[in-house]
Amino acid sequence: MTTSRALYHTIADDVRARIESGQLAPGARLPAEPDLVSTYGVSKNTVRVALNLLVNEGLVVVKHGRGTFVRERPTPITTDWSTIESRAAHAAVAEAGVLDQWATLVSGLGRRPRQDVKVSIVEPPDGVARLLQLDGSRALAVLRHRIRYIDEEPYQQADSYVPAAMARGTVLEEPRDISAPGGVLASLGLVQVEYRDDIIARMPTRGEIERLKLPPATPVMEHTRTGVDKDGRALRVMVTVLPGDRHVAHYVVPAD
Amino acid sequence: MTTSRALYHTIADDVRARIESGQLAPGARLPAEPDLVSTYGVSKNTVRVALNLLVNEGLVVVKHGRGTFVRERPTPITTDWSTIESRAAHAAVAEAGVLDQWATLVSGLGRRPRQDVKVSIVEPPDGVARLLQLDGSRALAVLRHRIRYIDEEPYQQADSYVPAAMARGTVLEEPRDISAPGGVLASLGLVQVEYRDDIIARMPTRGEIERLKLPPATPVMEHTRTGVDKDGRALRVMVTVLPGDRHVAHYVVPAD
DNA sequence: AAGTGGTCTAGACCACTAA
DNA sequence: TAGTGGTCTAGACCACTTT
Repeated sequence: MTTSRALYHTIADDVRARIESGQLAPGARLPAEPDLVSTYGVSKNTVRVALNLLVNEGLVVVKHGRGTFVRERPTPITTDWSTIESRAAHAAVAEAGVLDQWATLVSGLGRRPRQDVKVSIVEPPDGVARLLQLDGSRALAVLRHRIRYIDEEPYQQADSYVPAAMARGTVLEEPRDISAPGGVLASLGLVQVEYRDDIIARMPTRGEIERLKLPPATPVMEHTRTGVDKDGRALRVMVTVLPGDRHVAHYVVPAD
Repeated sequence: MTTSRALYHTIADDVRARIESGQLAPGARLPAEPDLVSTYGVSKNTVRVALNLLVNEGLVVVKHGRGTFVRERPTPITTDWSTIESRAAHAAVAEAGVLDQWATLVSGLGRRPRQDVKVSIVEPPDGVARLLQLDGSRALAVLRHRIRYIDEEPYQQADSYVPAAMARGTVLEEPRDISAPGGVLASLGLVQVEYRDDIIARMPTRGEIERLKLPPATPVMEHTRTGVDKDGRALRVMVTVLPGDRHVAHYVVPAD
């Protein structure tokens, strides 16, 4: 049917068209609510419902007391997951005598890295326990929870889990920046020969929205990397939560 | 501060807690709007604002005339992108004399695959043109646009682009199900030796919401695979849009 | 102080679904 | 028909930002 749609749909369509055509460029301020009220001859609530639609499509952001703006897209950063934790990369980092592969990478780009690290012993969530092949429902893991910042802007959250039995008495239990756990594990004779990565897209939890300062309608990529040894035993699981508007996950795959 | 938050936040928090605790299980119906109005002693609008929050967090879905329900999560399907288009897989498909790798895979799971294919000659979008190294702003590509269904439910959208010059006069220009373009290209002496994959998470466009029948607050993974030959020349780009609630992208990566 | 968005009400009327 | 959600109004008052 071409019966006229709801008023707020009409308004939203109208504004959306102006955004997509570029007439309202990223960063531009939309007409104020009272303006929209008078241009469309509707009540304030109706205008707000329309704007709410656009907010939840990720097209605009509202700033209390300042106005409603066309959302700006940050330049995303690409991570090559097929080489980022290669032995070559580990070796290079070790040789440079630095502490963390990620921090080194970011510094190299002329940006300022920082990470908050919290270490705890936990019962891992179901999915992680399954990947670590921890059967006992009470089997424990060392969780290294990190929030990473670039130029003081929250950038990603990375949680690495290592079975408690493996980590006992190592630097993995210390709450400070360390080289990738893979390197530490290797020094214990636990060598990862393969990574198994799972990637999903989902809406963030409320905690993630807060910790990563996510704008509304920003989905996240959840990247789960399981490192296994030559016998297929899982040594470690790393769950990285990447804000969708700032990240590209890259893989190079041989075609045969 | 513990200053009391907005009423609708209180209501949303309350209902959210009941969902996360499992007291309201997936599929369960929430109290009707008039019920919430009386339990919380607020106006209908306020209740609706609260529910709207939960809808946009992806926690509940509203069905007009029927009620508001805790959202159910479909069992996701895992795709191993590090082997799905291997030469071995291509060979197996060719030997079986079937038409499409994806359809074969799905049939093997006892599900019913279907795909709508539309072929056209287009100026590829900027990102794709860049990946295909098509400098001329008017360089054309053959676009094979497919919507794939499993058991008649929309499942993913896959757009493959091949430079028009390469596809001229081949089955790639025909609007029907064919073996993966890689196989066809190979028969022309264009051999992909490497895939370069980029993955992002984003909110769907309105077209995608419609074509893939996406529930509100469902993000998508956009998976872009570029196939290159031994000289690093891009032969083909495939952009797959995967609803976030139904897909897991999987990669196996050697650790050295 | 002026301008912007945020919260809330009370009520009217419409549209869809199920019994 | 009864019950559910959907759209819309007119107006009050609050909170944040800028000048």
